[in-house]
Amino acid sequence: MLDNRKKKVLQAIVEEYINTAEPVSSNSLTSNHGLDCSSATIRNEMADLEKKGFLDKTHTSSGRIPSEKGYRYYVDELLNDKDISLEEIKYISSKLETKVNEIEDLTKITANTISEVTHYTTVSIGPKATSQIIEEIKFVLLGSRMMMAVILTDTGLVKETIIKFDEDVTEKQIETMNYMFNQKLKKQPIETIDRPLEEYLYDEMTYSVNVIKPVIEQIKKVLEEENKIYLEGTNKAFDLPEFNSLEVAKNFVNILDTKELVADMLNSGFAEDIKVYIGEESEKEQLKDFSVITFKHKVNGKDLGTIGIIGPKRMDYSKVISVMKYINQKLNGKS
Amino acid sequence: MLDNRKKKVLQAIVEEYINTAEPVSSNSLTSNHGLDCSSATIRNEMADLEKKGFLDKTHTSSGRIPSEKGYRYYVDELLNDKDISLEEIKYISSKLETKVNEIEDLTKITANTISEVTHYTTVSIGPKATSQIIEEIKFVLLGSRMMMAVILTDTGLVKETIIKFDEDVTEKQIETMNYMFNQKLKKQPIETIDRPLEEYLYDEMTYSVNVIKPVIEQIKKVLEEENKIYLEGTNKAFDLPEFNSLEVAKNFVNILDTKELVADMLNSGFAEDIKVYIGEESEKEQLKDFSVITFKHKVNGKDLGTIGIIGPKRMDYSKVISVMKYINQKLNGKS
DNA sequence: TTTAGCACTCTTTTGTTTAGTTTGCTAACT
DNA sequence: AGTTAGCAAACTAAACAAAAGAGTGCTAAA
Repeated sequence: MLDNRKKKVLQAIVEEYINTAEPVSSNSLTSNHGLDCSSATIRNEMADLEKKGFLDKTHTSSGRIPSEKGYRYYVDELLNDKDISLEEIKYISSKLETKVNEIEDLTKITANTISEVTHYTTVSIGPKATSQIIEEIKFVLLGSRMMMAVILTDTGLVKETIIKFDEDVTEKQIETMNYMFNQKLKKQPIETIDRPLEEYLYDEMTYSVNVIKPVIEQIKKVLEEENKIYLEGTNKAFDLPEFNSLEVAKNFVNILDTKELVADMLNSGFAEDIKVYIGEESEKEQLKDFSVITFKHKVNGKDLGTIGIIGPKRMDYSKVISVMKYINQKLNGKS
Repeated sequence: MLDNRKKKVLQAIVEEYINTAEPVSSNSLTSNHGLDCSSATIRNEMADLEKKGFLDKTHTSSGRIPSEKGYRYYVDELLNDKDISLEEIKYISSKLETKVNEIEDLTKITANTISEVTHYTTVSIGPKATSQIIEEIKFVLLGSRMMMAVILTDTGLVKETIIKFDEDVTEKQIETMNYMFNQKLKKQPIETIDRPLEEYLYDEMTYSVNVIKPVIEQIKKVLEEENKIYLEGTNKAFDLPEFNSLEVAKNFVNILDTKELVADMLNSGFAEDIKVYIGEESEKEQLKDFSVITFKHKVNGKDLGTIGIIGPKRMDYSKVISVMKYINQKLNGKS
């Protein structure tokens, strides 16, 4: 579709623009970038690339900036893996070796690591419980009208929730419930808790619906509820030149504040481990001037959560993707 | 110290500036505010108030803005309780009636309510566990090398933490530990877990230090660790005119990103329920252009966490404090 | 003690000029 | 046919100037 030189020109423009945030002139491309021709030739090529939709102008006599189509082509066809410096490798390794007790913390740490290395803001969310299998449920009575339910899933995710009762509950009752719930739910996918099962539990444990009902409700609630979203490096974005525009800065803060927006993207079903959304590709009005790269965080095939990097469309795709790939390797022991 | 008219003038200027964010001119005060004199007289008063340090000028021929001393005098001496509208009362009531299972959620909801009603950003933090008494500890074995410890304090705060072991652990061992820990820690302030106690536990449970040690460590850690800080309404701040300055916006984002800064203020020991820090009063460089109002969130004398409102020095102190007082009343049933 | 009046200060807005880029096009060149 | 030098035209950005407007401080009179 594009001949070799056009590719080179496009690549040079994208990379130059990513570095400088300034429209790229035909002149600036002659000096380096291995384009062995004059600025006039490049101008011709640029005019062509613009006609084909890969480049935009900010005004009639400005340099060119990549269009979304341009970025997309760059990401799909022109991306080179970027080397990760020794320092960065050391930093990443030490961070990933942090001992954690909860899976969610691992995702958080990874998100923080990516943010530190790439200097972009990251958004992370733990694995959704509903895609998992219940390994074990334990009930713990706390005082006389409160209980904690602890649920362990097969991926090692632990969810706990406090349940309050309107009447006193005995240790004995808790034990019976514990036994029944485990009988029915152990090794079952979480979706199992459906209407018939509920009725079964009501029937079997005749002593009090007042006790069983809140338990079922609360367990379902905690397993279905959206995970918390964690932000890392919010302030890093403000060092970027695009954030000199108040408009942009405001939008950004708004995006991060309305977590549903981001959660939506992180949760959206897709096959790839790493997925790039450039500007309007996200199909979210608020994100039209930003790019998002999502990263499914897995160890040995097990979903551990999703991390999103959010930055300007002029994001250093190469760097971000290289770091993600490196972390992926690290986590999965193929070093 | 200030005669009656000076007080009136100062109050008018503070309130006008809070409303408009524009320097207040002598002329604008003649029309309303019940100052029954000419602009020239007001000019004289303003010059006097400036000499006394209550007012500032942005330049020689501009109107006046309150100095920090001016705000402080206003807050200490001139504050009137503001009426809370019926709508607001309804809103607050409905929010506060939300049923929650965990105390921390209550603080979060209250913080969110304050943010919604006042249109300022709030920062909240749950009660620190170390000021409390352990009511009960329960251990739950999860799998064979993982356990969850659930700690209930006398204020109803529940803390839970996952503990991993390097060797297999039996239900029997967990039970023994559970018994021992409760023997020694029940009804004790959390500070009790000290060196001698640790040694005692090691001695009594001879089977394996590998098991007991991580338990003690993790329990201490979770009880001592800083609570999570929750932000509400970050984006609200960006509607304020002072946030048209990029400098200010950046600082603000930085403040919210470095949570220690805010946590520090929320945790700082002070007697009052409501405390106002105006600009440099906070003694934090980064906060010198902002005001913070902290609110100790209590029900029946029990500490439930602290909420901080952060906004420009030109904050609507009257509104914020009125809302806090109203919520305090509501929560403590003196309606 | 208060106030009207006025000169003076300073900001804000608007317009103008100037200098500097960069493009697009034409015509020449390889 | 592809490439390039050269140049006019388009446009931005910065600097400067002028004008308008708002507010004060001071003086002198009420």
